Amino acid sequence: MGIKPVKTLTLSDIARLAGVSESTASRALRDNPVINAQTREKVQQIAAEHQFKVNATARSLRTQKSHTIAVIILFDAKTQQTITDPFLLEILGVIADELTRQGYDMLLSTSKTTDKDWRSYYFDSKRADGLIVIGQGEHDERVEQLSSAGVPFVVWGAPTGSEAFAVIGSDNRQGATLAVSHLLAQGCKRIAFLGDIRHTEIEMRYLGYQDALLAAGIKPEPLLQLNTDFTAQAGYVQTQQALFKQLGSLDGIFAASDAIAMGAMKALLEQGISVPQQVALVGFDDIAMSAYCTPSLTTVKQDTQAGGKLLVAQLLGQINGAKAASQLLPVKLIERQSSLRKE
Amino acid sequence: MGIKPVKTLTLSDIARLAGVSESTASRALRDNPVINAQTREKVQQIAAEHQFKVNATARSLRTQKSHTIAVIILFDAKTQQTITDPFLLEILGVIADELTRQGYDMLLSTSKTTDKDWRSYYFDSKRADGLIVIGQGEHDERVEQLSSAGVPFVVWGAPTGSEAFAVIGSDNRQGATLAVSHLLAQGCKRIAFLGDIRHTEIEMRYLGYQDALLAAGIKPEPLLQLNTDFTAQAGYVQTQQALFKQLGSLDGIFAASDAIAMGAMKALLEQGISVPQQVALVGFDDIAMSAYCTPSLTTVKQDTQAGGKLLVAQLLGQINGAKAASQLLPVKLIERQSSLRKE
DNA sequence: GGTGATATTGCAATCGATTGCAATAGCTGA
DNA sequence: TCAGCTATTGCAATCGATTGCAATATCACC
Repeated sequence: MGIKPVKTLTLSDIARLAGVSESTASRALRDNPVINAQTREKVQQIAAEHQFKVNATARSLRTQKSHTIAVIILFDAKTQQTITDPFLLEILGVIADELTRQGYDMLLSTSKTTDKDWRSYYFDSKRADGLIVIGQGEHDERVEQLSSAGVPFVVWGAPTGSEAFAVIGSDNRQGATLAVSHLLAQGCKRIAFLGDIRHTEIEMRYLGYQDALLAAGIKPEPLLQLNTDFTAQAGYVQTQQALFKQLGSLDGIFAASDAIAMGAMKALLEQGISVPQQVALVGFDDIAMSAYCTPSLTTVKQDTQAGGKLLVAQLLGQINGAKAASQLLPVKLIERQSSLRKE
Repeated sequence: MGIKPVKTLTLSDIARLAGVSESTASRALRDNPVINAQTREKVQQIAAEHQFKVNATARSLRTQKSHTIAVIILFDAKTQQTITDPFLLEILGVIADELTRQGYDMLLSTSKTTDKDWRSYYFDSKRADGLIVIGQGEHDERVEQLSSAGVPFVVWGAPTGSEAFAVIGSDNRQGATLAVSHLLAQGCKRIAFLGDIRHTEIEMRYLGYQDALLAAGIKPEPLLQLNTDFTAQAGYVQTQQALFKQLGSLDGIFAASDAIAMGAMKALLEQGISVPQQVALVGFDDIAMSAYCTPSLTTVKQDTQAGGKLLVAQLLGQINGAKAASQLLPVKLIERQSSLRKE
């Protein structure tokens, strides 16, 4: 409906209107101190009057900086659906805010897009100055590839201390230990673990689960570890099956995410099993909904604010020449009704 | 850690390696039929060998197309937090997938960023070829501004049929009518409405709520409409207050979103009020978690798949010269436990 | 053999902003 | 009055790819 196609003004138009050269106009607009104060103000005023905006493309081409960060959300190969995990979305939001606060644009893409080669697509093509990779399982060959290509990038995942690139993530092992110790303290004897240990982060949570059991003198039973996708549905289905097989013997569940935990809770309640009395339940993430299910969900809170900011800070650091450094974030157990057995 | 800073190759490098001019190389890579087949293949092979990627910035500058769409997520002015509403995130995911499927990049930004002027920032600066605006309340002056500036853009909201730009959205009024009629059919007499009617979409839902009541010969009571933000917390707090004031008289709640509904459910159960027996509850959106709370939530399902795809299709259409056209999407009532009173 | 048509390829301008270096003007001090 | 400085400003190249138009080569047909 554009009856007013308003040909966008260019720097050269502004320069002409102000009666100066393009170079002077450019410097004036960028507050280059070498320019006379009066000239600068005149140029800036004229630019403002005409709503002049620097052409970001031309600037990028000349300066060789896009001032854009690509954020890539990884998926499970099989769960080919769109972003669903509330936790990932939460951290995505924090990153978005932080990037804009730092004056960067954010290019978002789902893993499907760029199946082939992120470096080519985002970096070589100069679409982005750096990459943030979010998602389960950084055992991705594409990440390794980035690493060896000298591209600035950061991964949200499980820092091991030995990786060649920067990984920011929660102390999953410690978090799991907190959760499981808490369940044990509530009197649980047989605790199931719902989560897919092929993802490094979940593997760490499983290790923490084992740590806690061993510390209590309990030998972990491999059969109690059930691979479960990051959805309420998967949690629901797995719990139903687990109940079918081991009804009566389970008295605790540690779910690798809150979504999984909510699915599990549904399955339990549906079978008339009381939570937390018969089976106590703990999740992981502390998504917004966790406080509002019934019973409310005990969970391990990940600090998304700190995480998102750190990812951005670390990446921008690299872009400015700092070297990659991983970091582990502390977590906190949030005790709610799903695990607290009143005495 | 980049020990291998691999200076990226340019088109001119490829041309030299292939022994042709830059123009020929460019045309060969773009499969321009005017180029001899052998030449084309040779150039393409050399480009592939060297992992050459066209510099997107240079191409954009020359072609005057960014092949990028900016997606702007609006916030409530007061709720200055990051994206939280699960529904918005879901539709965002669909848009992301669809854009990449169409070969477009997606620039994501939260409203805070660009508080000033979207047209300037995204369009005049040539960062994006078009805009998608998502969020409650398109009564935003910035939207009006876009409209009069001839920028290709689409809004997710409440199509009224009279707006000057393209709005894609669900049939909120019809959805609400379905929901409330259902509550009435379940025997509810006094139904509260939780939602902020200052948002156009919610206003439509409120109108639908009134429609259903009037159709049943019930006069809507203004006191039963409670402005509520899009969060579980707000739903919880408002419901607590409502209960405090009108305990015993309410027998139904229609919440303007599932998150609100879940908060409301929590408040009800906490007070020992049974759902759906004493108070029946219906939400809106059908987010993933709705099926997994207890009791599971009856809700009005919005077709996010269709919505996202339509937004993209409509926008790309505009970019290619088609004219803006709004569209209303049908919704569906999903009956679950929170409202079904068994006889 | 000559002429016009057709198939390929290359030259050079262009997109819009940035910046190294040169140029000019104005001023100071001897 | 003039060399020497400083403060400003402008010229022109550059970033990398695309494309209108011209140039050349090739071929067919009379």
